[in-house]
Amino acid sequence: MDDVAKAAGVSKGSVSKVIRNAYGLSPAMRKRVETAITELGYRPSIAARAMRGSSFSIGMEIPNLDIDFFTQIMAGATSRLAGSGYQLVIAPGHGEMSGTPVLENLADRSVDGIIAVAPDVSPEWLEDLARDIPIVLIGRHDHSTNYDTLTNDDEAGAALLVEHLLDLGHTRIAHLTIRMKDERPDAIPPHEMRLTAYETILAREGLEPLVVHAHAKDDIVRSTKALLRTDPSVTAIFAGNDSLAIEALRAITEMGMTADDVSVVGYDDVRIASHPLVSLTTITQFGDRMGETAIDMLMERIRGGRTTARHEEIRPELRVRGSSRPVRAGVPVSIPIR
Amino acid sequence: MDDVAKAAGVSKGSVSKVIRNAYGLSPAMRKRVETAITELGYRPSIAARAMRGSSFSIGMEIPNLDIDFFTQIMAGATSRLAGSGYQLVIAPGHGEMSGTPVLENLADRSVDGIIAVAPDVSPEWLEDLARDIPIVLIGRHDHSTNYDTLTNDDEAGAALLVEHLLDLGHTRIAHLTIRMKDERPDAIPPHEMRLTAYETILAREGLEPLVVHAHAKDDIVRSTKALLRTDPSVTAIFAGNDSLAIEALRAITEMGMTADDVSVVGYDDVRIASHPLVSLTTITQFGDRMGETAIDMLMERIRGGRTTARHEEIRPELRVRGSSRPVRAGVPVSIPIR
DNA sequence: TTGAAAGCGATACCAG
DNA sequence: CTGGTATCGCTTTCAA
Repeated sequence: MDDVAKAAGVSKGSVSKVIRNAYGLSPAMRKRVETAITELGYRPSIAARAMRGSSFSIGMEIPNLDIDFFTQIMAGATSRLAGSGYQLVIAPGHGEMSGTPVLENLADRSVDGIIAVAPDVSPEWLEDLARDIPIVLIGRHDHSTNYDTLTNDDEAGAALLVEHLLDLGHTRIAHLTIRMKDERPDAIPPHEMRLTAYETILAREGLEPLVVHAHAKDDIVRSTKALLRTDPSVTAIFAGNDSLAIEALRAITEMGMTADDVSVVGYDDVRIASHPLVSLTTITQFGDRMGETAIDMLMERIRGGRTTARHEEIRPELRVRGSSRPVRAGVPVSIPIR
Repeated sequence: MDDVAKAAGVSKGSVSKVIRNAYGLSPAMRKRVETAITELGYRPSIAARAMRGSSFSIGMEIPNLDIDFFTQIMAGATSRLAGSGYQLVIAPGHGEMSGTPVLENLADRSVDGIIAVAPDVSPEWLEDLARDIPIVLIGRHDHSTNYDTLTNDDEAGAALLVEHLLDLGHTRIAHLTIRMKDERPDAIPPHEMRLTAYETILAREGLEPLVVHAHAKDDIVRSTKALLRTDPSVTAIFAGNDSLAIEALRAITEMGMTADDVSVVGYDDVRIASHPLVSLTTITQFGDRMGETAIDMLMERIRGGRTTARHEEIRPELRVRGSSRPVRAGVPVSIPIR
């Protein structure tokens, strides 16, 4: 930057103003500086800028790279940010190294804002972090006064799915969900709401709930198979998200069954769900749009100066596909023909 | 950091040495400083560190978020980096904003090293960048003296696929690939090698090649349908990667056909490829292991001080699944029964 | 082994 | 409107 200032015959301060588009400098000067910049091929050091002002980067934390839904959010955020001068910086977690430490890392990196998918982080801790840096939390239903949240109505979404299955005549509907990391009634994660909605509706219909908690990835297939073997009366599985649903479909297919035997529905509408070979009935919460909106909300704080929390909720929509079918009449699975 | 120094009653310099594990300081002092650090909950600013020393972050550039294979590389790199003190920072491109500008952005961010999937960036430009910062280029077969490359033997992989199809009796094999961005014979991207291998083998067998270049995403399905309608003698499609292959499968399924009518093979072995509902025959180049290896290669330069280029090649393996089947004997598609 | 002081590359305030 | 200067938080000589 010194070089540029010298080449243009001006002070560093003025150069700084030019690259920041700051207020108060003559067009002549701006022109001179800009020529010097392009001639020298000068690029400001983001690290140095970050120390004083802003780093022009938005951090995005995700728990892992196994869930395709996150990719959609990433894509939405990326496209929204394209050409804005800001760069999206994705910090994926891995195993134990996720949640809090990754968020800390982003904060240490002095990003200008954070989009977080952090179902397990404590609200108090986030409140603290959010005092220093704008945060949009995706998926969680706790309402902080410091950080923004962007959710979909998980209760409504789950209801759409369960009622869809009921409409198809299913009465023995299992719910496949992930294990909860901690007892944390304050950070209301999406899976909890879906589970609750499931239980509520089944209770209302006088049906017995059947919940399977999966842990690791292999566990999903194993658990599903165990479920179907133990209780052949199950004719439908409501999976807590599409990744779980796709593993459930794997289990069912490997057992030689099809959607005619067991219906499966998921949540998120990941890309492969609409593929004709998979054709998964699911709920879309418009992941890409969520990514875009999260960026917008962040920018309102960063550039617009908003300071009060915003809590946005997207209305989920049902996508009926081939993986959910009417319950087979007359021929219970447990009594094979012949 | 000043606070820590004061609290421990030492100089900033010594604190700096402690957090860097530097050589030459008494255990007593280290202890004192460490207590002060934990007591104050001090975290060094990465931005400030980046300005003088290293930023403890590895940048990864990918052209877009649509290709699942990239996710595998990301996952491998992430797991390799977990607990190392370094953080992976993913900078996805989007449309025109990809390649060069994204790499520049990472460089401006003074990351300590870059993993790049950049099929279209000019070798000269990369040479320049690589003079300042360690780079591992994934997938490209040009051999620079400045940057490292990590590839698989695309020629061998493509050969495995085409010969597999020939073994199944296919003689009319089309190749579905992406459009090339530029005439750039120097930056030898993977798709080009796969295409060449395909053409070579077909020529050797005295068969006529049939190459379809797809552009946008919708285009893939459309092009595939057009291909199969125009030339019903095609019984097999070799797609340049799994994402293309999966779209080809979509087209085929939507046309009411199955693998019995048209075999499809892909490249990369993305996660969904092994799903029983998709069951895509493909080549694995061990994307996760590639991510890990890329990190290792980078670390050799960053910590180990290696300065000469390394060019690593992974041996691809065939994964035969249900999407490739023997050519149907006797009943040409063009002459329906009855 | 430790401390003091000089940068690194920007921003921001305050005179001129 | 422009230039000088302190400053941000850390690393890195260089003496002591």
